[in-house]
Amino acid sequence: MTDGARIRVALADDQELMRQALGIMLEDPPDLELVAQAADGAELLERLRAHRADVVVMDVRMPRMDGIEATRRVRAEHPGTRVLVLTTFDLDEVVFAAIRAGASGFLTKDASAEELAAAIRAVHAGDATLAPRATASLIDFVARAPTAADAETLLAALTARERDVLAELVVGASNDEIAERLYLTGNTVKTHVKAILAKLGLPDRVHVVIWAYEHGLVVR
Amino acid sequence: MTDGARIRVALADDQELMRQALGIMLEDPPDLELVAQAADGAELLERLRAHRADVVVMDVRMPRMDGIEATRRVRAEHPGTRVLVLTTFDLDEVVFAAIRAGASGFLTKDASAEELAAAIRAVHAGDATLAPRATASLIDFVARAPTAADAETLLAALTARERDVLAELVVGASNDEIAERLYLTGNTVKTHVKAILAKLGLPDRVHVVIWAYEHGLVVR
DNA sequence: GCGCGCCTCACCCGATCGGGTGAGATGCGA
DNA sequence: TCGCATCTCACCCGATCGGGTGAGGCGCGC
Repeated sequence: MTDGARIRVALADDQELMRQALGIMLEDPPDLELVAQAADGAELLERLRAHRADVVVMDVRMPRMDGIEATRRVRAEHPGTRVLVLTTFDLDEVVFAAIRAGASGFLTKDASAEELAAAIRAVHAGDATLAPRATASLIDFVARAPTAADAETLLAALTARERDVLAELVVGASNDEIAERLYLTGNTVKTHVKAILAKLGLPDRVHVVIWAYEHGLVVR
Repeated sequence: MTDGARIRVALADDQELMRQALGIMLEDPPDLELVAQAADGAELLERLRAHRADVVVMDVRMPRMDGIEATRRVRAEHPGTRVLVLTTFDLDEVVFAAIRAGASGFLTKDASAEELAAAIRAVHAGDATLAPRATASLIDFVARAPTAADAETLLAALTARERDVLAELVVGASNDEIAERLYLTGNTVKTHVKAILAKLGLPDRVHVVIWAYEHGLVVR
């Protein structure tokens, strides 16, 4: 479906039984191929050096090196290898930590063979799969993130030049720096800054920065 | 599984054929009950007043009132009703817009009856389901968001009192305001501020605010 | 007991900032 | 053509800020 070749899968789980169960799950699908197994993160990294994998199915809780750290290392050493994290419970902290470490997917261990295979294929295709509860957390996170749209009404009150100055203010430029960058005199900059503060109803440039971040004007 | 009673589902899609197809998909599962149908957002809102629904399965593209706006209204008028958004393509903008409007889930129209039912159950249970591509977008978004952990090394260099002052700086407090809130003299505050600037290697309080936001110290 | 880090406060100084006021040039639309 | 908004710049003033230096009190560990 993706590129003709079989998807090379590596397993990392400290429980022998779980590895066996996962291995069996991966036997049927003809497009999947189990190329490596490991009982912890350190072992996994070692195995991956000999057997490149497209997707690593990784348990979070493992001795020596846990799944989060292992995910980070895998992503650093093998940028092309995607990581699908497996856990017993889909706790928020673990999900976020795994995502930040570079995981592409997240599945609970009660997933069926079909779900696992589908998740591996999705992750390999550059998509992603998350356990329902984890998905809910992410959605909540995204929904909370503000949009630039919220500030647009106030922003519309500013003139073009004032918006230029605002952009400089937001990155922490002093009046002199703004003057230099926009080819203006310090006096002119001050005029614009004063206008901005008045129009936005803010007391000083510090609050302009806060306002900008709070309203999502800054992307980070 | 959730509360014994059947999950009341409402459908909103302008394509008659699609509504029929979805309706048929919902016939089999014994825990789902189709209580209302609508061809656009406005009609949906009207129907929901008579027939409360637990989950609304909503198309994005509809005449009169699109799915995004309809989602917003539904969430405003019926906070207990969850929205599962359906589209033909899982475009990023639509996903984010829908999430911001309050949608709990996101599915492409090529989903199977089982996937649809599972998604409805997940959404009703307070969880969520996303199309794989959409999930990937969200994960990317979350992964990009910085963590407080990034700043912890620098933050560790600050003394307890300096962290108190830092917290005030970040919300835009002037030295006098900080002094008042922390029961200090202006001179003491200045001492702390100077120490903070020196330790963080920043030129002024404006950059402290920027630094805090960039490192995710502020939650928003 | 002595040193060391922390918290507290003080004074001085120069730089920067924000507020107030005014004004010339330009361009756009009524 | 006559406003009107915008952009530009100027000067003044008081407030605030950041840097430098010093110092007393307190608690903790060596």
